[in-house]
Amino acid sequence: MLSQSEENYLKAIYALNFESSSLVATNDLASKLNTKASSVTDMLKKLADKSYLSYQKYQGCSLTPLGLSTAIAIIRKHRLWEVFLVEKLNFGWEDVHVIAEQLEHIQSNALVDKLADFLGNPQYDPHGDPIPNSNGVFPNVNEFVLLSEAEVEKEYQIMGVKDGDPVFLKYLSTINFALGTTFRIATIYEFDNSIIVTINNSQIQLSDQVARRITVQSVS
Amino acid sequence: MLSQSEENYLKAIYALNFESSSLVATNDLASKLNTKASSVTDMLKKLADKSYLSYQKYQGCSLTPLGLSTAIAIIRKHRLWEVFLVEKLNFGWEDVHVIAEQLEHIQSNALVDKLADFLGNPQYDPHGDPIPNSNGVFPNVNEFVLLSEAEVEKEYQIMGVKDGDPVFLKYLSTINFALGTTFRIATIYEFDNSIIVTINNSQIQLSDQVARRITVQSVS
DNA sequence: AATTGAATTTAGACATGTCTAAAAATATTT
DNA sequence: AAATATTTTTAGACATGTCTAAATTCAATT
Repeated sequence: MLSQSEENYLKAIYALNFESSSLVATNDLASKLNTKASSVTDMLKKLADKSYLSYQKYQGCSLTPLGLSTAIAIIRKHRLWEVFLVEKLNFGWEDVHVIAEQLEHIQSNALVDKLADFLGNPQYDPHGDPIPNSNGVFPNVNEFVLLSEAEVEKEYQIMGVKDGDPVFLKYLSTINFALGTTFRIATIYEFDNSIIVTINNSQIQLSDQVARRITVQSVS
Repeated sequence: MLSQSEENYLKAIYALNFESSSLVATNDLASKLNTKASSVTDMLKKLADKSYLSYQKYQGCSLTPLGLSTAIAIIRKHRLWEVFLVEKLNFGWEDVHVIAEQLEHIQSNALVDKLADFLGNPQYDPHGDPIPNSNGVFPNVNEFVLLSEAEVEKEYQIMGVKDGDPVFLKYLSTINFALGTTFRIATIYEFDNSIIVTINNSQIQLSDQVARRITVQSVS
């Protein structure tokens, strides 16, 4: 079982890795945790010994699968308690973080699961952050939307198609529509919902029937 | 602010004092807390320094008013969380103690008060133990009852009289009826509700008019 | 009242998690 | 590429809360 301090390190490493998605630096951890670099070094050694993270001297650290799932479990607890505090106890959303920082260290799997059920298994906390399920899977935060629902003058990226009809896929490739392609919606014709998109300065017209079969994601 | 360990000591001292209502012995604390007597001595010194208890070497300890109110606040939290776990999360009452032992150390006055409101300010926890209010006052568990309502063959203790008429009080003292006196109800005559009580092997007969003016408490 | 026995305290040690100050490794600049 | 600056680690210290073993005090018994 991990101490509160160890759990806080895992959480901080997760958060920093989420931001930069590279190895987490000792100094960054120290400032995040309001502690000193030497303390961080000590703890990294210990957590590496316990297989929660991989750590190379002077190079930084990253979570192992064990460390990752542990960190996610803590985040799940934190966010569920925040929902409880706001929705059931009528706390203001700005007051709950400090209390949830304590509650997230309570050890009981049964408690977390029953709390989630009691709250109706919410997918987001009061700050809008996603709540992973008991298997550590986050809800899909990607705002995938049908191209037919997209808004004019915004940029989108192609994320998928609704079916695998070869004729349809062939058509898409002839107009240079591939997974990951980004484009801009230039015009939407109200009368038949056909749209004109701009890809690399060339314009392509798409019928509503085509647009309904393509999922895209807003690129901000 | 107290550590979890310090809080556990205060709670244990409160519980042991509740049982024996004399000074709490070092060894008793050690076995209650599953620790060693020497550890207890160290902690008692520290808590005495912080004014949570009075402690005389070799004599044992007792809570100061500060220590008492702190202990009661912890008990309040523990019992409120037990209510929450059983009534809201559907835990079995036998599973909640271990979890409540952790939750009782969460620091936030607002949390306790809002939790109590959310639960409808319950007066008893799932084990039937009384829950003190936010001022540390326990609900009245004393089952005070009029002597005229008492049951035959049970033991009672005298807790008060309903009025202060000197003639009546004089009468009570002549029959050795004083505050705190314990006795047994030997007989109840149905026809006029007069009763016969046994005090130290002597029998006394009391009219219903007398019995209606005396409050007693069942002694188990 | 002296001796035995139990309870309690002291002394010294250890693990955890932190710190400061100095040393070592890595990055950056010229 | 050498010098400087930054980051990171090591070494040694400290506070907390615990322990064992020895010493002390209190209680009980003869």
